[in-house]
Amino acid sequence: MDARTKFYQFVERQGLRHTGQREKILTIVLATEKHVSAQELYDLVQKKHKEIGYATVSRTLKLLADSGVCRIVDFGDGVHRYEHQYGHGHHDHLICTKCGMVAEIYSEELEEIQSKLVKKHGFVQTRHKLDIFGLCSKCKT
Amino acid sequence: MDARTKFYQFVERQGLRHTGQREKILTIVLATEKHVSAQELYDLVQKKHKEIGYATVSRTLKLLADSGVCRIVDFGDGVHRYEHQYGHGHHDHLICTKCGMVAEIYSEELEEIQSKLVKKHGFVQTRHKLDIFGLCSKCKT
DNA sequence: GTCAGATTTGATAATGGATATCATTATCAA
DNA sequence: TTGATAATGATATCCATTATCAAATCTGAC
Repeated sequence: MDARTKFYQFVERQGLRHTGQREKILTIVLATEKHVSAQELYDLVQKKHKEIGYATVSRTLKLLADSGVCRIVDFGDGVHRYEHQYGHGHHDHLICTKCGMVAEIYSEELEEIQSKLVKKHGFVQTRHKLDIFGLCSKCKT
Repeated sequence: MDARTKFYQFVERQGLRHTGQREKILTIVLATEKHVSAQELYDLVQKKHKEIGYATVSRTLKLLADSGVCRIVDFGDGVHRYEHQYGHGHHDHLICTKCGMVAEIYSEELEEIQSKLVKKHGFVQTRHKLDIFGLCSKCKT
């Protein structure tokens, strides 16, 4: 299912409404191939749609996360970042603590081991988040 | 090396000072076998030492994290939690999103795969953080 | 032990991101 | 078209963390 469909199905199921702002924000989110904070997204939105306020951007991001179109990325610096899940599936992050570069990583093996661990503890997994911090190849010397 | 030694070696190396407040806070942190926020720790400290202020607790936690005695646990709810690393080594977290229960998990296999992934990307790893969210055995029904 | 200089402390203010408020506007089923 | 209700945008509020600064404390030198 494509992102737009998924979002509006969610919106409808919740008894919410289809609005111009949500449409415009969703379009920009889907066109952005990196994680953005509410402030960063607001700046992007402002370039095209001066009339859309910060609160709406922030609320829409939350809605996108709730609908599963975006997921929240949190590197522990007090800022929530969001990234959409289309064109690239689940992945974890490798973050350079010097230059801030972020690489996406994925390993089937890793996912499997995690699943096993979770089952062993009697949990039902809904989501997980692995962030590895270090120095990238450029910064490590 | 024990936690106290590690902390004071760090403090000394940084040209900082050994103070009564740091000593008292460190003692309480080491006696607490779970992760605490600055506020929670402040409450604990207040029970024994009414004269120690919030700012000092907060600053000392940061120092403990910098020294490697504690590590920061951040579940993305905007609160920094800290846990000391003594008596139990590195571990990840399994968090129940319903009741808030937190289980510590560890897998050698998982750690190894992570190391391999990091190397493949040319990174040098300093730390990592894996949080798995889901429902615990009591809440999943 | 005392002193000088530097750090730490504690109370509180400032900061900053997220969320709440509320009057106005927009949506949508009937 | 309309009435009920959700959404918006500007701004206020919240809350954890961090900064500020005068007073207290620590530490090495004498």
